[in-house]
Amino acid sequence: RCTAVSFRPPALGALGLWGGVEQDRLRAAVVPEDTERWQREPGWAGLQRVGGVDLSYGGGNDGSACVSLVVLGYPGLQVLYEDCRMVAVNAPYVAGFLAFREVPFMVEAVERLQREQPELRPQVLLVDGNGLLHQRGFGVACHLGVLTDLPCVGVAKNLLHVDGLVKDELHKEQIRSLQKKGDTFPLMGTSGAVLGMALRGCNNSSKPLYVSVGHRICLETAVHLVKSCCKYRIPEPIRQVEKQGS
DNA sequence: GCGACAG
DNA sequence: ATCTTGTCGC
Repeated sequence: RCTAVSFRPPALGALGLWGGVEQDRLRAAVVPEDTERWQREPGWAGLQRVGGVDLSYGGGNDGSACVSLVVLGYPGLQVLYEDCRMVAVNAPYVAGFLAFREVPFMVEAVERLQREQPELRPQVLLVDGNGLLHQRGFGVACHLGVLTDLPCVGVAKNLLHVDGLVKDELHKEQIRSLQKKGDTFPLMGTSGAVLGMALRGCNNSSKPLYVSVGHRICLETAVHLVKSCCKYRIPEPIRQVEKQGS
């Protein structure tokens, strides 16, 4: 069995080696707690813009993809900004190293927005994928958060098997226990640490979201934020950005 | 030994 | 992620 530290992607020695080292190095910069003023204000009165970033792939064979960035007003969730452009992806997708494939382009998109329309800079970003819920505790949401210094939340649509977390019968039973929107259960690894939270984002779908801390936000705030962004199963910033990509 | 494991 | 039709239900 692979342990978190000794895990290496097969047939990708280079990425697994220096990629893992790079993640371990950057991980020290993650701030897994609330650091923003709005996070402390009642009703998040100071929160006005929530962003979403995503990459979508067309053909599937070539390395062409589309990076999309959207900014929604909060709490109205109306679209304030949307950007989408083609890029050439080079790194392959390997579970545990998604950031090396997608984050560079996300950073570009965020920097372009901050340069061209700084007044629309998102106060927090919802990212497809995980944050601390990761083989080395440094998923895409942490990676993007550290590189942009923006609060980030990881929102995965599927469970990443790590630290003993698996989609077994017990897990499915826990999912069945999520009866209504907002219901959650902690994702505790073998190590005893709570790596994230399974969240039922809406009443119509029983399939949960896997929320984890990316950067500059605590898990509880992250879960409440994601819940408040859900009109359907997929939180609006991510739903809009995926729509933008296709 | 094979397969599994975000997008 | 993406390939893909219809179908069941509110």
